[in-house]
Amino acid sequence: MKLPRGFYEQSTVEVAKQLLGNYLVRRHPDGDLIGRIVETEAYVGPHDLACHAARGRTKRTEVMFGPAGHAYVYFIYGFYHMLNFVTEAEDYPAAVLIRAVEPIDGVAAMKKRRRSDSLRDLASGPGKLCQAFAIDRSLNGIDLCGDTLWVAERGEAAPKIKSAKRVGVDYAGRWKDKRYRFFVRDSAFVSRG
DNA sequence: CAAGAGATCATCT
DNA sequence: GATGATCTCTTGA
Repeated sequence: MKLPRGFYEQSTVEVAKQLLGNYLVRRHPDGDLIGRIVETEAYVGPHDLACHAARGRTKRTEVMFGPAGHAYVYFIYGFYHMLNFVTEAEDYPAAVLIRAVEPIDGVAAMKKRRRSDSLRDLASGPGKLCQAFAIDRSLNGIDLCGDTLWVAERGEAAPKIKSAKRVGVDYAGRWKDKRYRFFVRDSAFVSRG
């Protein structure tokens, strides 16, 4: 049911693709929140100029250098949090950004946090998703094999997926055009096309 | 609809 | 002191 650590130890691109269609589960005092993962991006290691770890091991990127299967949560633009899953071997800094989910359970609480009634607007973007799921830096470094935040394995077959360039990484030189963004082909809940 | 600006702060130079 | 793995609102057609 719960994806094991071994899942996250695979190559980052594999993890990013295979996460699609699985269920993000957040245990929260006000009720469990569940969403079907429909969009991800891979940040593949120290050479990837779009990856924060390309600038070395710092306080912020420390978690990415740790073992796979932990959450990397950071704060950006003064407003938003981003949720990532650490992948691959220890000391190899890579992660998958969770960009969008389809709300499945705990929808009322998500609407309240997002101050929106539109189902499609609750978690169709990395910042929105963190707001809807009450994810902030207090979850940075948390073990995805624990009982606060984890991914439940889908029961059905893998969805059809498409790839595209990553968003918001124009500064990343030749890495900016890599097709490291993956999303469920027919989902209405992705952040863009 | 598309494009642009503004919001606001942790992190690194 | 600059900037960013974003979102929302406003503007102008």
